[in-house]
Amino acid sequence: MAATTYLPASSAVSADLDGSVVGMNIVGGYHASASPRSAADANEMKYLPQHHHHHNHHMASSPSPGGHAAVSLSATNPWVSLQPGADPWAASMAGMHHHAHHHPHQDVKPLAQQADMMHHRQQQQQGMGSPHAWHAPVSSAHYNPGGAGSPLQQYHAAMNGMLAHHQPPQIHHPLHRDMQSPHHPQHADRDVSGGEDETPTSDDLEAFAKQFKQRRIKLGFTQADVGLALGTLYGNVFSQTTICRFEALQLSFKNMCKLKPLLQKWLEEADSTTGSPTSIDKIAAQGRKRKKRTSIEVSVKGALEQHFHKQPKPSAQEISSLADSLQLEKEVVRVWFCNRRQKEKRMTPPNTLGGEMMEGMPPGGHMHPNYGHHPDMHGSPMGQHSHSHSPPMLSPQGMGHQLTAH
DNA sequence: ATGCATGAGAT
DNA sequence: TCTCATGCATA
Repeated sequence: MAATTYLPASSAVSADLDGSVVGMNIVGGYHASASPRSAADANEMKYLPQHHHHHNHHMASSPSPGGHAAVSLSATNPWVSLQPGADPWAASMAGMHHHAHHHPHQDVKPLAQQADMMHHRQQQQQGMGSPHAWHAPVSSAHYNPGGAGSPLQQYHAAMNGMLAHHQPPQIHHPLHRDMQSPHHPQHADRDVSGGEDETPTSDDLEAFAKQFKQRRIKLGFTQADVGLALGTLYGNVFSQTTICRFEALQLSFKNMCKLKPLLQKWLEEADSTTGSPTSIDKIAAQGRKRKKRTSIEVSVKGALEQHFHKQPKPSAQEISSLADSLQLEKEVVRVWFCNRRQKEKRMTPPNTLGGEMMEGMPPGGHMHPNYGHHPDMHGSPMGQHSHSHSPPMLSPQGMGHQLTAH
């Protein structure tokens, strides 16, 4: 069985706010009963075709100013262990040359509330000018004196039925620059007076990501919290995954640029006004049934990798054959290759493995992350525009890395 | 933190 | 059909 079962969208979202398995998230004194947003309501409607319902719009839940409770969840995060000082990039970039390419086009598809009235129409290309229906900033600063507890927890508490509201101002996207250009700098002026609205460099992004993570943790927010908060603040909801990838710099340059202002603003809010209404909105899978993650056996993976090295982009028929050989669905195989290619692009290239491809490899020796640079070399994730040299931002991940026997 | 999956958009 | 962005589910 290739495990093609379909999940009912999982009904029980455990209170896994933290999500990190890297360690135990249990506080000594009081048990971390941080089961904030129980996305119960959303989960109920598993897979209903186009069942667009009311997208709840609640605004409330003020983060605890004093940073009192809340901390129960992330305060114990092992992340705090990984502190600045180890710059993975620097090391990686040291021996690598960047390959500036033009990435064709990417897009940003925020998980905005594609309400019944609008069908999200994302504009790709850099010529973006049409605003999605961004939500109005629900900035109603009510200060929360008592310090209810965790930053976001009872978001359900104050959900109003204000469904039909307008969306007035369109937030400007600070990034419509031609970052597609293979070369030539585009930011002749970096006005450091107040805030960098210009396109940041990978260096900036790296620094920001690092700081962001640190502050986030100090404030007692989890990655998931931030993602939800962003949704409330800008109308763009992001998942823990995305926030995680942002912090890890595993997104494309363009994407990083898009998220940065949002995260930056959130940080300001969370840090300054300890009473910003960080509410949440979650509009997750409401009408799509998601296939369960197919667990591909290690042996099969090995085979796939071998093929990948021979042909990163197998034809439909190749895929079919492969799928047949491995006894996997064609789709699974196809997706695997797609994901593999993506990984090659942003993540530090997976060690060339597969079986017998490299026989000259010493037992204890390993190659550098970006060891394998194939001729194909599509556009690098971040189209580095450079004025001096732009280091491709590849996943640092030089952190502790969980040792959960992966 | 990451593997597999979905989807819009470009080709 | 691939790419790219993003996320659910999971290790």
